[in-house]
Amino acid sequence: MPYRRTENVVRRLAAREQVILTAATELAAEGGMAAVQIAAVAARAGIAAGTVYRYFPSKTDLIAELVAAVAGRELDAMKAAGNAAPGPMSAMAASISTFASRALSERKLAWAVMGEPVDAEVDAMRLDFRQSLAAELEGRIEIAIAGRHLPDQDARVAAPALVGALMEGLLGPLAPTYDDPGQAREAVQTATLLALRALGIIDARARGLVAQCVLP
Amino acid sequence: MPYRRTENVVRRLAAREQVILTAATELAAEGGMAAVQIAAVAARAGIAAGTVYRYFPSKTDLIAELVAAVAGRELDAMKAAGNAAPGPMSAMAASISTFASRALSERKLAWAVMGEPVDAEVDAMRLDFRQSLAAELEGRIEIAIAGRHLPDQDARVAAPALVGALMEGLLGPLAPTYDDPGQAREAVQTATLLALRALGIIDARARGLVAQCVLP
DNA sequence: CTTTGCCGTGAATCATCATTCACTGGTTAC
DNA sequence: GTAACCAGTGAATGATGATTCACGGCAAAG
Repeated sequence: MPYRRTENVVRRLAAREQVILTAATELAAEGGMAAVQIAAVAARAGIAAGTVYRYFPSKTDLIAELVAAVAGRELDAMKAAGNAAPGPMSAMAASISTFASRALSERKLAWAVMGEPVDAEVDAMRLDFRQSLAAELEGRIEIAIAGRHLPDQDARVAAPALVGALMEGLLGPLAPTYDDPGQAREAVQTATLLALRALGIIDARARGLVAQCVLP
Repeated sequence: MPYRRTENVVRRLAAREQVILTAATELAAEGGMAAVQIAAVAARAGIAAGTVYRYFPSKTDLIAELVAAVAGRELDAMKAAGNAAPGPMSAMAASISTFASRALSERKLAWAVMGEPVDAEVDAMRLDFRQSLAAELEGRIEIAIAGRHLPDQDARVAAPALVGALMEGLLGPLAPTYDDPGQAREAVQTATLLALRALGIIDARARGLVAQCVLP
C-alpha cells in the first residue's frame, strides 16, 4: 500500500496553509500589498520561502486567496446588513454604511485589497472584489429605481461611482486620517450620506436613513 | 573659449526632450503606465536607451514631467470652465463635467495618470494630480456651502469622494466601455448629475445645471 | 527495522527592467 | 585644419524579488 496522508498530517497541512494566509494578510494590513513578499510571508509564518510554494503555486494564487477571503467576509457582512433592514432604502443605507465602517476599521487592509497600486496580475483578483461590490449595490439601486424610490438613472455607472467615492473618500491617500473612533464614525456617516444623496435621495431623508443605521 | 551651445543645438535639444515626452505619453495612452519603459520610450523616440538619461535623470522624473504636463492641461481646462460659469453652482457643474468629458475622451491616458496601479515611486507624482483636483473641487464646495447653496458638510471628505466617483464611474475597469460618442456624452452627464446630487443638490436642480453645460 | 514517499529547506537561478559607462562621431572655437 | 567638447550609443551592470530544485529527514507501510 502506498504512502497515504494520515488524518493528522492532513490537519497539519491545512493549519500551515492557514498560517501562511494569515501571515500574508497581516503583512498586507500593516504595509500594503507591496509588503506581501514571499520571503517576508515565509519569515512571518516561520517557514522557508520554498515551503510557501508547496501550498500555493504562485504568489498570484496566494494573493488571490487572500483577497477572496477578505472580500467574501466583507460582502457577506454587507449583504447581511442590507437584508436585515426593513425596506429597500434602509437596506441601501445599511449596506453602504456597513461597508464603509468595516473598511475604515481596517483601512490599510481594505485599501490594499481594493485600491492600492500593484502589478497587473494581482489587479485582476481585486477587480473581482470591486466588481462584486458594485454588483451588490447595482442590484439594490435597480430595485429602488423600479420601486420609484430613486430617480431613473444608469445603475451601471452609479454603482461603480459609489464604490469609487467610498474608496477615495474614506480609504485613499487623499482622505484625512482619523485618530479617534468618533471622527471615524462621523466620516462614515458623511460618506454614507453623500452616497445616498448621489443616488437622488433628498438630503433630509438621507440623514434620517443614516441616523437609523446601527454602527459598531 | 570653451564650447558653447549654439542656438541651433539648444533648439535641437529642446525638441528632442519633447520627442521623448511625447513618446512616453503616447505609450501611456496606449498601454498604460506599465508600457512606459525606458527601452520602449527610446525606441519610439528613435534614440538609444542611454540617451533618455541625457534628458531625464531617472524614469521617475520622466513620468513626473509627463504627469505634470497632462495634469496641468486638465486642471487649467477645469478651472477655466468653472470660472467662465455665471454662478457658483454652474461653476461646479461646469468644472465637473469638463473634467469628466475630457478624461473620458482620453480614457486610458487619464486612467494611467490618475488611477492605474503602478509602483510607489511613481504613485507619489500622481497623488499630486488627484490632490490638485480634489483641492479645486474643495474650494468650490466650500464657497457653495458658505453661500448656503449646499447643505453643511465636510468638504475634505466630499472632494476626494467626488474624484473617486468620477474616476471609478467613468474611467476605471468597472465602468462600461462607450463605443459611440453619444453614449460617452450621456455617461458624462450621468456622472456629473450624480456628483452634483452627492453634494446635496436636488435632482431636478442638478439636471438643470447639467443641461446648461456645453460639452464638446 | 527497513523501505519509500513526501515535506521542508534555502541557496541558487531567472526574469525584468532601470541605470551606467567607455567609446564613437559630429560640432564648436580658433 | 584641428583640438576640445559634448551628445549619442547600447551592451554590460545592478537591484529586486519570484521561483526552482537537489538534498536531508521525518512519517507511513509492512
